[in-house]
Amino acid sequence: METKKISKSVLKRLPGYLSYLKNLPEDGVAHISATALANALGMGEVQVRKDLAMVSDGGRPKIGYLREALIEDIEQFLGYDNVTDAVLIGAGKLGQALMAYKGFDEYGLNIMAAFDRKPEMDKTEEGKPVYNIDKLTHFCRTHKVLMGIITVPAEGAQEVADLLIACGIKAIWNFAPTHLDVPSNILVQNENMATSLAVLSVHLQAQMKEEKK
Amino acid sequence: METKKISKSVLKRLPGYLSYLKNLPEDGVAHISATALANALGMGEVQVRKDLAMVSDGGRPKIGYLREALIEDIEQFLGYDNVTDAVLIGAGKLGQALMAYKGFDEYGLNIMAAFDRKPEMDKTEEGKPVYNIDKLTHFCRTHKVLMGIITVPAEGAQEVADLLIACGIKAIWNFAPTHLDVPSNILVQNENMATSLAVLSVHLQAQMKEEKK
DNA sequence: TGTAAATCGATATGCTATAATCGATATGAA
DNA sequence: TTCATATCGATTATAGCATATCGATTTACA
Repeated sequence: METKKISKSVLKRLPGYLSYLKNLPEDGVAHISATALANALGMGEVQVRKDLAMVSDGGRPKIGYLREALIEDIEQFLGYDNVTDAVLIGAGKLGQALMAYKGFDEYGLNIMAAFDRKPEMDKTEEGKPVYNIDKLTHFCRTHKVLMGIITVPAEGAQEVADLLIACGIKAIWNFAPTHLDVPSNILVQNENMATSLAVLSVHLQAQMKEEKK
Repeated sequence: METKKISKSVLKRLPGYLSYLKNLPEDGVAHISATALANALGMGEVQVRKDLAMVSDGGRPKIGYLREALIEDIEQFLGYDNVTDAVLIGAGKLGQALMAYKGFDEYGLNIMAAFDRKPEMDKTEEGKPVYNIDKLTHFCRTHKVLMGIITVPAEGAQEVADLLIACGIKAIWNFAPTHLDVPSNILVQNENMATSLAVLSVHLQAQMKEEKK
């Protein structure tokens, strides 16, 4: 098996390494050690090494990893080397912000078009088309889209999810702050800001109490 | 310590319960059992019960929890009952989307103002002020702001973080896809879309392979 | 009033992730 | 050529978390 089962936690750390590696000066050193990576990102040295071992085998003692090869390995593992097409539903502020974000190219993500119940425009500022929601099914089927991005209010999210699944979508990136009920073969990745806020809020509370003492 | 140590995983699940409870019809049943919650959210029954036991003690056999009391307990635990002031740096598309999001009130978060290197407007559409970045220090000090939200491009993020910390900020919500180096008493919560994308991308890859067989 | 059903809380088990340790290997300097 | 050092990879240990099981409690219904 080429792909040993990889844990989700490892998976989530890989983009961090990748981003750091890519931002290293081109003309700098060609090699980088797991130790150096760990220090730069403030992580445990062993963990970094173990993570890298999952996706690459180019590590050499005393030298480290060849930077370019490592980048390539991670990108290939993450599937960033071939493009994934996606549709976005909900052309509100958040939806537009995502459409406008140029960084997604790097991750092999191509948001082909946006859909909305009441489109306020024909095209986004970037020139991507905005269609009425009733065009969604036809569009997904003809373009064989596999990923849907939900940026509608919580009330409409489940409905949109059902629609997407009916269109053959396999993965959903959900920005609506609500739980989605889906079949087990569909992956829902929740980008729930509420969870992050909870962590921050509790930390601040603890901090305040600490200071009072 | 004041409260029993709570794990981050539990913390991240609490907003889910809260949101579900709040969206329950007002005139519906006044009580809800941990079992019912678990089924609705597709989670383990025991886990839900354990989580709820951390923040509340109103569970009664055969009846469950009193809905309103439970909501109150969770909100209090998460600190949503008293407002946290925050500043946002980077008034681009994403920044504006966050400023426009009305849901934050529910979480006790109040984004007081936005700051930008080159403000393109005096006020956001919602009437919140947008200042030049050099006003940041004075603003944070006078208003005793504790939270900063970073929505600038990756290149400028570290600089902004340093600035925020110098102003007395204790928690940072980082939307820039980069690692921030901060003192240990400062909490950085990364809202990194790249990690979510990685999970989705790998899932899709696996799915494709599966289908080929 | 008594019994059955349902739910809670606590304890115990298993699993996964993280951290620590140890040996192996390649490089560079003596 | 040899030895010291830095780094990798593997193995083992620890800890945290999720899941399963059990008894206790309370309500509903006969």
